[in-house]
Amino acid sequence: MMTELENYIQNYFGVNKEEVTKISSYFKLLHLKKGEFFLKSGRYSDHLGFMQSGIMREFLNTNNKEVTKWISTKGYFSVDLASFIFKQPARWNIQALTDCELYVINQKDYQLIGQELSSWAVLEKLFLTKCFIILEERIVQHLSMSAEERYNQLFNFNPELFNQVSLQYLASMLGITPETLSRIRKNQLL
Amino acid sequence: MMTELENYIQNYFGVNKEEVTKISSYFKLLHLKKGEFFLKSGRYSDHLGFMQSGIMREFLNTNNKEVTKWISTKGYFSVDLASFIFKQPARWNIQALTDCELYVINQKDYQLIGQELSSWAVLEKLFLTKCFIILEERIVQHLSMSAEERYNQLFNFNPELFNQVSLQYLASMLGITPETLSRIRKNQLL
DNA sequence: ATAATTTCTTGATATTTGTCAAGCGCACAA
DNA sequence: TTGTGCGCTTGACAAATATCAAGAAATTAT
Repeated sequence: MMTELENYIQNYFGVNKEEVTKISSYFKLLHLKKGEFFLKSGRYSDHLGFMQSGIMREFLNTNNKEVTKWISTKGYFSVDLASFIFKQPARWNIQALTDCELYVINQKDYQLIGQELSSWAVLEKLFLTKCFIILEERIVQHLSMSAEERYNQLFNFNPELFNQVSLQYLASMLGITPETLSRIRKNQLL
Repeated sequence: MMTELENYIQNYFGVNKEEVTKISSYFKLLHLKKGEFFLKSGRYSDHLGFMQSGIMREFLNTNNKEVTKWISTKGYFSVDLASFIFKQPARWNIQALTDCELYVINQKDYQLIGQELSSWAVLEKLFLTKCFIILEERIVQHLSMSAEERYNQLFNFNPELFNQVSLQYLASMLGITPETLSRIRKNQLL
C-alpha cells in the first residue's frame, strides 16, 4: 500500500514508481502526540515534514496576538521554508493539534536527494512554486474579499476542517475574531 | 559597469563573477513604453523579467474590481510564476507605469541555464523561496495588522513609491479604498 | 459523575473601513 | 487661455468588523 507521500509525489509531480520509491525512502515516519511541537519559533527548521495523518497548526506570536497562518492536514508539507532553505532561526511554531504521523527528511538527506536524483531539481521547483501559488491566492482573497467570502471559500474548500479544528484557530487563519466567525456561521444557516 | 541584474545575482545569491556573467548573458534587454503590457492575463507568461529601471504594476480583474497585487521597481523580478512554471494561462496583467528597462529571458533559455549551469538549481531554489517569503510576510500583515499599520509598513519600506505611483494603485495593493488611504495619510500628518 | 476549564455564542457598543457624492487641483489638449 | 478629464480629498452616512462582558455549551480533569 502506498503512503500519502508516495501518492502525492506520483500524482502531483507525475513521477514514475521507481523514482517515487527512491524519494520516499529518504523520509522517515515520525509520530507526534497531540500538543507536541514539530517546530518552535527561534529554533532551526532542519526537518521537512509531510503529513500522513492528523492535524497541525502553524502560528506565531506578534504584539500579544497569536496569528495562525495555516492548518495542515493529510497531504500537506510542513516546514518553516525561510528557515529550512536559508538556515535562519524559525519564525513559526508548528504544533500538533491531534496525534500526527509525518514523513520527515532532514536537511542533510534533503541535500543528498538533490545530488542523487537528477530529476529532483524539477520537483523542488514545482513544490516551491505550488507553495507560492497557495499564498498568492490568499493574498488575492485578502485584497478583494470580505470576511464572509473568505469563510465561504475556506469552508467549501475543506468543510471537515470546521469539525476538527478549534474555531478560534480558523478565525485567526481567516484574519478575523472568533466572535465574527461565530456570527458569520450563524448567518450562513438562515 | 554592472547591471542591476548582475548586482542582484552576485549580492543576493553570492555567486562568483564568472557565473554571474554567464547567467546574465542569457538575458536580453527589453524596453517598455509607459502603458505597455509586459504580460496580459490569459496569455502565457513565457518570459521572466528583471527590472533594471522604471515601474510596473501587476494586477487582475475580479468581480468588477481591479486588484493590484504588486508594484515592481528596480531589482524585482516580474513574471506570472504559476504560468511560467506550470505553463498555464496567466492570471496577472503586468503593465508599465513608466518607461521601463527589463532584462528578460524566455522559457527555452531558462531551461538551458539549468542544463548548462550546475549551480542553477540552487539559485532557482533561493529565488523561489524569496518570492514565497515576501508573500508570507504580506499574509502575516493581513492577519495581524490594521490598514494604517500596513500603510506605515509599506511607507517605511519604500517611501519614494508614494511619489511615483498613483495612490489608487497603492491603496489596492494594501487592500483598502483610495478614500481610506487618503484619510490614513491625512492622519499621519497630525 | 461532577467539577473545572476552555471554547463558543450572543448582545451591546465602539471602531474601522467602505460607499456615495461633491468639490478641488493639476495636467494636458484644443 | 480655457476647458476637460482624471485623480485626490473631504464630508455624511452605511456597513463590516472588533471589543468587552456575560452566559451557554463543550471538553477535560478529578
